[in-house]
This record gives sequence, C-alpha cells and structure tokens, in this order.
Amino acid sequence: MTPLEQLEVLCRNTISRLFGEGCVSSISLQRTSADFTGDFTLVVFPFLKFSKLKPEETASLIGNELLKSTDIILDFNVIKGFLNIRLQPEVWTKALIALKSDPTRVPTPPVKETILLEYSSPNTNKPLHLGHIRNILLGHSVSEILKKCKQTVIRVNLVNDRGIHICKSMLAWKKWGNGETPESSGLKGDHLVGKYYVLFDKNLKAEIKGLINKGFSEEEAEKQAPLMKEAQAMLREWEAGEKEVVNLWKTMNAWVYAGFDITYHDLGVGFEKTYFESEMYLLGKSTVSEGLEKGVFYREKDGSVWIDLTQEGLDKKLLLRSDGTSVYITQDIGTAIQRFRDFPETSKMIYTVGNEQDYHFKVLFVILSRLGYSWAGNCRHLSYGMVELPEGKMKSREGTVVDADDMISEMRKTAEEMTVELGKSDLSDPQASKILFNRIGMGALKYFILKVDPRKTMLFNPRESVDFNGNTGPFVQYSYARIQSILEKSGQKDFSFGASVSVLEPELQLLRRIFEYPDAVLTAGKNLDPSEVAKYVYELAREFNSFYHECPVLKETNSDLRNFRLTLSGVTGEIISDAMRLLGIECPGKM
RNA sequence: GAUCCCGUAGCUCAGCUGGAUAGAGCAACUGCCUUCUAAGCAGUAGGUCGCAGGUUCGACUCCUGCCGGGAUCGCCA
Repeated sequence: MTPLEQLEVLCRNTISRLFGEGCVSSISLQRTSADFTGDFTLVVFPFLKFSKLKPEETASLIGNELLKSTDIILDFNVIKGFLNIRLQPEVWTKALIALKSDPTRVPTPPVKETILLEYSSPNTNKPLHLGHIRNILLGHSVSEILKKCKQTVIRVNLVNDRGIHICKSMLAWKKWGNGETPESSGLKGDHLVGKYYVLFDKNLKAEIKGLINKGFSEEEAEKQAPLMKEAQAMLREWEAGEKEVVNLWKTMNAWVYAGFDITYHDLGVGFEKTYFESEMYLLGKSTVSEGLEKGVFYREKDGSVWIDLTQEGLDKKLLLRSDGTSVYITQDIGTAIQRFRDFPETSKMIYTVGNEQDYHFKVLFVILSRLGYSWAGNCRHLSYGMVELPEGKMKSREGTVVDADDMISEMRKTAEEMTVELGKSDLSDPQASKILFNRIGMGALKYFILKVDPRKTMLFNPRESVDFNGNTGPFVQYSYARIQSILEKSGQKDFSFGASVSVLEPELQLLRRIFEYPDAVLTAGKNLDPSEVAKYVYELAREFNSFYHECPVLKETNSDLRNFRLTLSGVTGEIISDAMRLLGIECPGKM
C-alpha cells in the first residue's frame, strides 16, 4: 500500500468511529499545499454537522484520534478547517523499498476492454502538416496510455483516398506533369502530389477570374470553370472503374503512401490496420438502403436520402445525394460497421478527429444507434483543437501551413545547434549524434504539442515555440540523463538501505510525487488526455532537479543514505522514462 | 438564427470530481559552475481568473444572463 492508501484506511476507520459510517464518502484527502507543513490534508468541513464543533476543534479531534490509533503518523497541525498530517518518514522509505522492484506499475482495472482507436486519417492529395502532427501524436500517446492501463488497443488509420481532391492532383499531373515521379524529381511522394494539387488550384483560380471578367457571377464561374468540370468528369470515370483513371489513381496514391510512411516512421507511430474509404463507401451505401427499408431514413422527392434528427436536438441530415452518390458520413457508417465485423471483440471505438467535426460525430453516433447497432453507445470522438499560427489559421491552399516534414527536420537541426552550442556530449560518432539530435528534437516537438489540453486551440509560434528550456521535453530528458550519469558513476547495481534513514524535505517532495504516477496515468486514460502525463512528468523532473541540487548523492558518506538517494534517483529515472514513452518520447542516457 | 468549444500574468499554458494566500515556463531583473551534466538551481517583479448576478461554511471551478473569440449546422471532406 502506498502511504496515501494507508492513511485513507486509517481516516475511514477513525471517521466512521467518530461520526458514523455515513460520512466516510465525504472524506477528501489531498496533498498538503506547499505553504503548509504536512504530507496530506484532510478537509474537515463536511464533518461539522456531525461533530457539532467548530472547524478547528473538529480537526483537532480527528487529528488526536488518528494519532492515538496508529504509529504511522508523526504529527499534525490544524489551520481553520484543514487538518495537515505528517507521516513518519519511515512510512515513506519503506514504501520506496516496496516500490523499487516495479516503480511504474499501474493497477489493473476491473474490466479489460478492447479499444479500437482511429487516428491520423489523412487525405491523399497533400502532405501532412502541423495539424496532422497534433492528431497523430495525440492518437499515438492515447494508445500507449490505454495500453499502460492494461487495455487492448487496436490502432487503425482511415485513409481518405477517393473524392474530388485526389482527382484535382491527378488531373494537374496529367496535364502538366510530363511524367514526373518521386524518383525523377527527388521529391517525397506526398509532396509531389501536393505540388500538383496546388498547381490545380492556381490554374482553377485563374480560370474563374477570367470567367468573372467575362461577366459570370462568382458562383457560376466556379461551376463553369473547365478545369473543375474536367476534375468532376474524372471522378465519375473513377467511380465507373475506367481503367486509365484507376491506374493513375493507384500510382499516385502509392507515391503518397510511401511519403506518409516516412513521416509516420519519423514520428515513431504505426497502425495495426489501415482502412481505405474507397473500399468502405459501398458498404455505407448498402447500409443506407437497408435503413431506408427499415424506415430509419426517408427519401425526398428528388431522390436524396435523409434522416430526421430533430428529436435529438439536431438537424435533418443528408445521407445520399439526389444522384445516388455518397457523402462523407455515408462512408463513415460503412467504416464503423466494417470495423466491428473485423474486430468483434471491440468494446469501444475512439475517433481522433478535430473539433470542427464535433457535430458530424454526434450525428454519426445517433445514426448508428438508430440503425440498431448496440455498440453505437460505446463510440467516442476524441476531439482536439486546431493548431494556429501567429498570423491565424493554417490553410493548405494558401500555403500558410507548417509542413510536417519541414517541422521535423527543423527540430532536429535546432537540437543539433543547441547541443553543439552548449558543448554537450562528445559528438565524435556521427551515427550516435544523429540519433541523439533526433531524440531531443522530437522530444521538444512532441512535448510541446502534448502538454496542452487536447480540446484547446493551441498557438504555434515557429520562432518562440521551439524552446529547450523550462517546461519542455529536453528539460525532462535532461533530468533523466543526469540520473543515468549518477547511477553509472556510482559503480553499483544494488542500492539496499535501511528504512530508518533521515529524509530531507526535497526528498520527501520527490517521494510524494513518485507515488502519484499511477493516478496520473489512470486519469490520462480515463480522459484520453496525454497532457495529464506531461504535467506529471514535468513536476517530477522539477522536483528531482531540486533534490539533485540540495542532496548530494555520490558524495554522501553514510552508505544507507547514499543508497537511499541512489534508489530515489533510479526510481525517478524509471518513471520519467516510462511517462515519456507514453508521450512517444525517448530519453537519451546522455545529452 | 441555433448548437458546441474557448476567455486565467506582456506571451504560451496549469489549476483534478468546489477547499487554504490562483501556479509554472518564456520574456525582464538578481544571485549560484575548482563540488554527481548550468538544457540546471534559488530569488525579484508581473493578476479585478472576460463582465454581472446566483447556489454555500467556501467559487477560477457549479447555475443563469451578457460581452468577446472560434467552430459547426451546406447535395464540402
């Protein structure tokens, strides 16, 4: 049992003895705030109506009873309605000895679930950007956190490989590409395809402008532009299975996938299964037909298919266009059903998708439930906020995006510059140095993104956000490297010590934090929120650095104390490394 | 118009299911490297928690209204 758990048991017994079983539920034990003396604080306000005493008197009464009933409490003090309790230092040192063998253990939950987690979900017409990075890092981290909470996680990607957007790239390449390939151009496949998407848009805009000058309205010009008509025709040919178009589509998508794979690899993420919308939309369409027969949906005069969601406080929603083609949500219905067929053991499905689609997912889940799928209630939308730049939103077509691959190489470069400038580690081995710069650069990027509450819109300032000091990934990594250095220099493997060593305040603070790790992980898992882990590991690293400064480890001559501090350092290091792993960040042993 | 999200220090962000005097980092200013890695530590300064009510022993936190920002409600994806 952790020190807090021991105290909880004690409080429950004492409170129920004093005021009856009924008030046990209102026991609230929290960490004592830094300005007061104590390990934990019991808030006594809820018990006043039972004690019929003033807050101070009630707190003293409980404090004295606790003190009498056990020997784990050192002393207590009372401030207003707050009972601050100090445990015997030995309670902490004994708990540390017990923890040593498995410091990062998280308790097994009552039910183990199989969770299907979707993230990334790219379009195949352009390379990934910073917004995708947030999605990918979130998804990957949540999957690691859920696994840590002993859940089975199936990571899936959904590639939006069909539609007018990819036809635009294809058409532009056909017209102006001159057979250019990733090999011939030296461009990464997704960037090459993205180049033609931008080119299409540029030429389309010129056409529209020309038409407007000829007297067309803007709306009409967009419809009448020859390029747009050609792209639409291409989409129809694709749907009809026209060979040449399908082959080009396959070729260009393959370039894109090869490009994405490099970015995924750089980010250290992966998937158990990839779904393609081109393979899903037919199932969606047939499901809509079934729903139409069951009366879940209805058909308008023009042939379009709808569902009325006004009962749920939502609107009417289109499911099939009047020409019979499917819309986005049609594919999503099909995909959801297919996934539960592929993985029948799934008990929960999570979609990592931006908050601009909050409404879409509300609608999707209601539709699935109306269609009679019992698992519809176990679908969740992990909704996250947009990444904005100082000059505003990122827009692919206007080129105001931070490209993912550029971002990654930029971070590596900065890590290298910082390391050289600070005169750190020996850089004689270029291979090892490259790995080091990658870990530090990626650590900075990943931590920067993941430390923010997912649902919040976040600001990314290219100049200022790339920081390596303070509340950053490299700060945490650095703390870990310091720990490894101490452990190595100790020349020991075994750090046994007696529980009666004297413990200083920085050590106590570090100890308290160490035992909070499982809570941080469980909360992160429950809320699907990696920022909980980031916050925790930052506090832990900060407290370690304080300890590092005030309590010499290797210079300590008392071997019990020295081994206690070595244990404390080692355990802290293991937790830092484990927590960082949950964020997808690797900790170098030296930096 | 309707629905949802957000509003905390100059900037970027914490603040757990209501608890003590609202916290970090960056930027600014002070100290600390002959002592386990100064990517560090210690400190100074910086706040009407958007505004106004309400709920109660207690509100940044919950409720209502308003103001400001964003998103969505399209035969877009």
